[in-house]
Amino acid sequence: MKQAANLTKNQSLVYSTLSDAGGPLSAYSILDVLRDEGFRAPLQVYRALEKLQEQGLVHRLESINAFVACADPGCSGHGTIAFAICDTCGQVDEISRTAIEKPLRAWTTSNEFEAEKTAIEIRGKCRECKD
Amino acid sequence: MKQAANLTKNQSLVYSTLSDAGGPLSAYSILDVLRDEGFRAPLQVYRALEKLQEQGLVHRLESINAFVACADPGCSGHGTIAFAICDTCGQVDEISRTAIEKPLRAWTTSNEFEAEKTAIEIRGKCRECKD
DNA sequence: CATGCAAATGTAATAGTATTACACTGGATG
DNA sequence: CATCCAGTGTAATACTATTACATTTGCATG
Ligand SMILES: [Zn+2]
Ligand SMILES: [Zn+2]
Ligand SMILES: [Zn+2]
Ligand SMILES: [Zn+2]
Repeated sequence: MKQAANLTKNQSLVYSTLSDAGGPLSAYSILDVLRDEGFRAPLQVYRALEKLQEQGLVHRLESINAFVACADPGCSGHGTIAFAICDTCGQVDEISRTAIEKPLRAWTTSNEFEAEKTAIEIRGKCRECKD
Repeated sequence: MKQAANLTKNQSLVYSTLSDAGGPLSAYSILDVLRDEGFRAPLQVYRALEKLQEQGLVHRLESINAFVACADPGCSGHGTIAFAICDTCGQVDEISRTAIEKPLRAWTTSNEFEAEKTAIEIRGKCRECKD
């Protein structure tokens, strides 16, 4: 669990929930977990998630509408991140390789595209779940 | 517009709508366009989209919950596809480069991950819209 | 032609995800 | 104190997708 300093109460609660889960959760799943702590509305979760994403503590998995705590202590350092998502057990691996970013940047550069956010998500079955 | 043979009535209507749009549309936008043609329920759109995706005529853009007609006549040939999506004007470019797929396959191979579907989506501003 | 099956369709209801709008709090700053 | 600003609480609404069930269509087969 990365440095969770400078987080507000709600942000801490959401981040802890995601860290403890050890895998991706939907915003509404987080809400359900935090009802005991006084959460009542989805917006409380979405607002916290937004800040956590800005700080690189949490990533959004676009293809499954879920959020996951960053697994990499130095994540804010690396640029483009890829995720391997197991559709069977839900486990997520964070892949950080320069080799992935390079060909994409080659394209954006030569096409003068100003990239702001890149999502790379591999869906399938992990080693445990295939067979 | 690729060979649209073997398509049922609804599939043809959805595919034509996407092709004519020249850019991504949400399922409900497609539904609105096709109400005149007799469409009444979202499921009619989703069912057609599913078949069109299977045939490689249409791609789903995960990060914006939208669908786009394939721009590449030989798309079924290429494997992993990347998309550059302009958040300002909505234009989508389909990027097909072996160099992108290679490092990802290197990871999946060495981690024994059985990839089924990969989404690569670059969000930002296109040449026209930046500045 | 008649029968039977599989794919496609029509429709309603529901589930799941995300945002807008407005009111309020508390602390920092001058 | 007056002001500002980030964060919060709450309700209502909008947007996206699926489940369930009834019906129709196209086509292969006897
Ligand atoms: Zn990370
Ligand atoms: Zn698994
Ligand atoms: Zn394509
Ligand atoms: Zn643009």
